[in-house]
Amino acid sequence: MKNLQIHIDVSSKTYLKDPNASELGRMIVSNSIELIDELGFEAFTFKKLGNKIGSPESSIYRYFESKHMLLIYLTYWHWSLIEYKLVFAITNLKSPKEKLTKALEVLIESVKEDSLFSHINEIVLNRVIMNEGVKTYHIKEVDEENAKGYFEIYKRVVHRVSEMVLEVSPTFEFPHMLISTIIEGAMQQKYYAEHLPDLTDIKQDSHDTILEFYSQLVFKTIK
Amino acid sequence: MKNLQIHIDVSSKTYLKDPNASELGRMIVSNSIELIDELGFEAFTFKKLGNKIGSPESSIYRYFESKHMLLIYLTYWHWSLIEYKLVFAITNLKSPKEKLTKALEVLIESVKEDSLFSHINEIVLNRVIMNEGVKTYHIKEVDEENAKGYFEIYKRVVHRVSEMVLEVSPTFEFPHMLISTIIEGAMQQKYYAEHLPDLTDIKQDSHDTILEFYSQLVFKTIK
DNA sequence: CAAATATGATAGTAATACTATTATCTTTGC
DNA sequence: GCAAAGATAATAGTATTACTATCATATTTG
Repeated sequence: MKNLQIHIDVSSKTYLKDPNASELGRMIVSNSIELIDELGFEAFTFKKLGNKIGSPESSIYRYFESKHMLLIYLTYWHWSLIEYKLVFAITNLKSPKEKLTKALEVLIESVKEDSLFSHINEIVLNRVIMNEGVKTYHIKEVDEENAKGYFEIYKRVVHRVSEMVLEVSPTFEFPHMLISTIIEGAMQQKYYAEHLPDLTDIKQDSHDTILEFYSQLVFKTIK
Repeated sequence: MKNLQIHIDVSSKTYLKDPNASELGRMIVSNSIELIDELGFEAFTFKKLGNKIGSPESSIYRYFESKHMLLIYLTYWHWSLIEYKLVFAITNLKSPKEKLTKALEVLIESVKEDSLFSHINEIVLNRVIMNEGVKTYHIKEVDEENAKGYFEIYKRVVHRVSEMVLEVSPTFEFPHMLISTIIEGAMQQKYYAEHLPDLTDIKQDSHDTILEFYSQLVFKTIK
């Protein structure tokens, strides 16, 4: 998947002006990922981002309505990439079990190298989503934002993999519940492994354990 | 469990002055739950809480260092109650399977009535923890706050139920991972059922489905 | 009843999350 | 090649937030 010039599509509802269409826009996005990673989302401000890239905060506001919408944009980008990887990973596979196994790998395995087809550092973005992702929807305005379609891509990813579950086990009643549980669960366990190790059973930062655990969990549950 | 005068213990590290020891303190706590529920944690401020209870914000700051610490206090209280219910629910049960089944009920079932042994509305608090709970630890300062012991009670709950898993299945390798997955998973699914139904398979707000799903998941996984 | 403690009333501050205005700089369309 | 359009920079301003500080007045307690 190296150096492919594919395009990661983000809904235009998430931005005021397409940040992918200008140098400044791309600087805003790539530097925001680094800065959120460095400071955490709460301490991250457009002013600090402006300083980092040498532009006034008012310029950033022309691209994104708020730092919350920037996070929505980043999350959208992330899941859009995951969807792409998902489709890529299962092409030519026939066996439903094999497909699901591959899909779980894409969902759960940590990003270890950058695909290099954009200005976005996928490894850092991955960490940002793991740390801050829940803040996109744990807000008072969820329902309105959901209605605006901000979470469509995430739903689509969950739905896609749920379909694979049904291919393996057509009578299984709760595929969406299972898949959303393991996606969030896997991210959470990675976070716990780093910060709250008592809540997990992972020695070191062996993320392979997480994949193994959730793969077994899925296949045992749908049997 | 009605009208028992049990005491829910919250670590004194979470507050500056024990809010349970004065009328004002109890007003701060009970009204904060209502106000966070009403406004969401981001829009909730000590100033607004002060207005609600007719006290200046400076008085509230004498009890809690910040609104973040207040949320830590509330979370601590919540898990402290869960731990109590857990112990209560399994006393006199002999069969490990029965114990685990009961424990899962306590962890997953929604609070439908108040135990009435405090000024705290458990139903509303439950909703607040479901909506805002992740914000206690999804912060840049997790490691320091963890070192200070703010999350001890949650870890203890996870550990307790993990022990029950091991009683049923002594060779199971990942009890903590499994239990923390299902605790957070269950809360998340309730949230999804209300706000992002495409991510779940629950018709209406049948929370029984969630209990059933996770109970099956646990027993199938540890077999 | 004095001393200690808790609360109220009020003021102040740096930072946040924006909005607004005007000037300059860069494209592009003809 | 140049004017018009559009993007960016520079700067200022605002309400709110998340506190801290001070002092007066209650209330409790030893």
